[in-house]
Amino acid sequence: MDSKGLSFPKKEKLKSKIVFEQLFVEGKNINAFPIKLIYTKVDFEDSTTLKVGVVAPKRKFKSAVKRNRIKRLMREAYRLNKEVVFNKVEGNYAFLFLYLGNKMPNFNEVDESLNKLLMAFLKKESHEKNNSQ
RNA sequence: UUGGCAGGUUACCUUAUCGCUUCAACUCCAAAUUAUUUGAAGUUGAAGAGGAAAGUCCGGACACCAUAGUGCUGCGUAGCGGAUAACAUCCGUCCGCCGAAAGGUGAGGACCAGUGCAACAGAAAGCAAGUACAGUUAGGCUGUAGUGAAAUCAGGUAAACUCUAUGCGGUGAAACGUCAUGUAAACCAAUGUUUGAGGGCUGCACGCCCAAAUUGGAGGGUAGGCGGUUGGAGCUUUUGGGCAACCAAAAGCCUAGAUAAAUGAUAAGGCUAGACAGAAUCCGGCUUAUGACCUGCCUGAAUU
Repeated sequence: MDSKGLSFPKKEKLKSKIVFEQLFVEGKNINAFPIKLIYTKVDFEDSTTLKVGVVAPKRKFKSAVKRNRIKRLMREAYRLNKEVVFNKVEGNYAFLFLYLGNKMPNFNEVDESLNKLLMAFLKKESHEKNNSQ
């Protein structure tokens, strides 16, 4: 299992309904407006280390085209930034990116915000590991 | 030319880099088996949203619920003829209405079956009243006048009940089938019986089915995999039939198949500066949203 390139195959997508519910119940949050990251530690049946889901709420964006666009931007931004976290964390995680803004974003905004989130995630996790030791 | 009417076409493009989904070929690994299958990974190639994919408003296909059945009720449709798998759609045509015209538009069957309703005027538009004058002995009847579209005589009205003709069973891909996991008193098959209580099938009636127990089988919920699922009332061209909708024949073509849900991101350039908007079982329509372009027709008015 390598992280070579900037790929984002099907395996790394979050699909299970159970994991989604688990995320909303016991997930930890990090905010970097307009995106919010919810994550939790999970053991996957296959050997994937990270699985990622993406959400654009229907309440704020009525048009399916706009929701699609936001989700695509977030997926693309994750694909380009995944090196930040890949192979640098221990254990398996499920990520969920929630778009909280009210306006249509452009790619740079999403990219910047998502990068911040991943950095913050790394910091928090390593900090907690040190504390527990 | 402005304006009006009808119809059609199209849905930013090009290059580079990095990605996503499906399919095909090949390479390699694992398992079963003995030359094939299944699964994982990789490489190469091909394909990858719409005219409305939308609203879910009609009509079907398909699936299950008795084999989908009978009567009542209920709901839909409504000139006439045709097209179609079917329709509330489409085509032709008659009539009414709108328009100067091109053209548009119509809930256009029946008030000689019954019931109901009716502004103003009028005594009165029914279940109660009856003005004035004339004729007649009187009661009563008849005629005229007056109001009104219409006066014990009918007429108007069926986007009033109703009648006539005709059509309609219900649910809806989260249907349904199947696989693995596997703990019920729940399920299926066979045998089989009393009350017919109760339940199901449509609101009601009929009718039908289930329902004790025994034996055997293996299931249900929840989450998941596969099928259903994309080759079809399919598309293009030609010929023939028809005023047309459309039909027939021949030749060629394969054209999305996701499932927390694929078709994207960045950079550069171009122009007219890119509207409305994202497939979710599949078709035929209707309605609504919307950028650009093209063709034909109409002259009432204004200008030249």
